[in-house]
Amino acid sequence: MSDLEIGGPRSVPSGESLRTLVGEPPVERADAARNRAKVLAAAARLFRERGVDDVSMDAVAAAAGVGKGTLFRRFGDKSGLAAALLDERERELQGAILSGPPPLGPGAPAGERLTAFVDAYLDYLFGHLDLLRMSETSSPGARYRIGAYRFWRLHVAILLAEARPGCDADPLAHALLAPLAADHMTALAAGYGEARAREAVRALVLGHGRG
Amino acid sequence: MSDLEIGGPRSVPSGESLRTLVGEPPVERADAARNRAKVLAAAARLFRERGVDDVSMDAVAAAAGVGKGTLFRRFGDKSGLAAALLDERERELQGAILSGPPPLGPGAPAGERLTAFVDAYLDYLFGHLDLLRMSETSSPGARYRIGAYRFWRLHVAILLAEARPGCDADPLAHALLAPLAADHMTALAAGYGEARAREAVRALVLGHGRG
DNA sequence: AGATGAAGTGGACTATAGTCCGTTTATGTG
DNA sequence: CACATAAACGGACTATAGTCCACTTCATCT
Repeated sequence: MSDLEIGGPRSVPSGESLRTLVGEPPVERADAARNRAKVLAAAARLFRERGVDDVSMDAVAAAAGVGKGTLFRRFGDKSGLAAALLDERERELQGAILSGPPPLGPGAPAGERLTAFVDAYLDYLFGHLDLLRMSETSSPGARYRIGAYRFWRLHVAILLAEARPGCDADPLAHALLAPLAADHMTALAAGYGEARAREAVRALVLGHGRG
Repeated sequence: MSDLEIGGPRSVPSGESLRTLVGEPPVERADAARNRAKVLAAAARLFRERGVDDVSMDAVAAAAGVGKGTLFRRFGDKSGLAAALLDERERELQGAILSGPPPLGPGAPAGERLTAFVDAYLDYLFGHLDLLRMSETSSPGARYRIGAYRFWRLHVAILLAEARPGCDADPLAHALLAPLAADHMTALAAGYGEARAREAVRALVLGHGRG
């Protein structure tokens, strides 16, 4: 995956590689990669030690030995940092959905896959509640802008279209995901305990898993 | 409703009136009432003129001719101020639910009342989207702490218990209200337009209005 | 009316998110 | 290797939410 030029001299400004011409994102510079790793490590440690809400961005920058500007340039804002930390676990779940065993993965009827997804998602959610809350609620609408959200929505929309032909699957998927918001599940679990909270959401979704 | 003492001398510290002994909240002092009115008027004007997000609390305090401390003492935070401004319209809807004509008010079957509620609530929501967003999203979990939210939840829970005997109505009501969050409806309407957004939420709730 | 203390007031102060921009550094070129 | 350029850096700076507390005002009691 090297950056070799092909053919003779080309009429491009010096410094522009084939990669940029082909539309690929530029490779991350070495110092940038190093700093990203330092920040993620420091953030993970601080969040674990002190709790997500009690760690300021200044503290993360200081602990990572990095300037504040760097921190924000790379992760956008606090919710972006949280989202970056969640990335790995997210990919795991996404992998299981795309190519794992049924009923979460392909092969089972849409209705069953839907409840399997909700169960798996709630496992993920309750395993990382603090980070998820941070990534979803730091700014209005943040939840819907995260890349992972699009994935969940698309998955649910596809299943809905299969389970209930003729329904308006895309916005319905959006609406079905609403109760899975970290903030909502936090309140629900605080009020009724995790078990009843899970069951309520399951019941809600179940109503739409069958015809 | 005066504050006359009954009977002879009583062994209470001076300054403690019958009202406080009876557990009623103390009456608001005249200057406090004056300032509350000034703040609400100034906030309503500024929010209307400049948009909710572009008005700082300092600006509200200055426009109201009131100190910052007063502003926060009275309304808690920005979301509290927004909630106070919504109060009147909320009461209207609450009144219609409690004693208005069916199907929103009492008299219709629970399922019909449920969809009537969703429709009416969405009217209210889209009529005050900015304020509602502010009151719900300024801090995590804010939505669930607002007094009005408890009302909506209780109403929905009662209807659910009637429409689907045996279901775990309280947490289910919570979950059914999740898609009605201002932040969620904003995203939904931005993506698909208000009409489809409304229809999707209606469809979701409808699935639980019948047995 | 005068005294009294609880309630209310206002603005200086703190904490923190996020921006800006002059400086530094990595990378590819000749 | 020396150079040019774009990317990355970092910390001073701004904006804003929310706290704190010394001082003032109101309502009530005598």
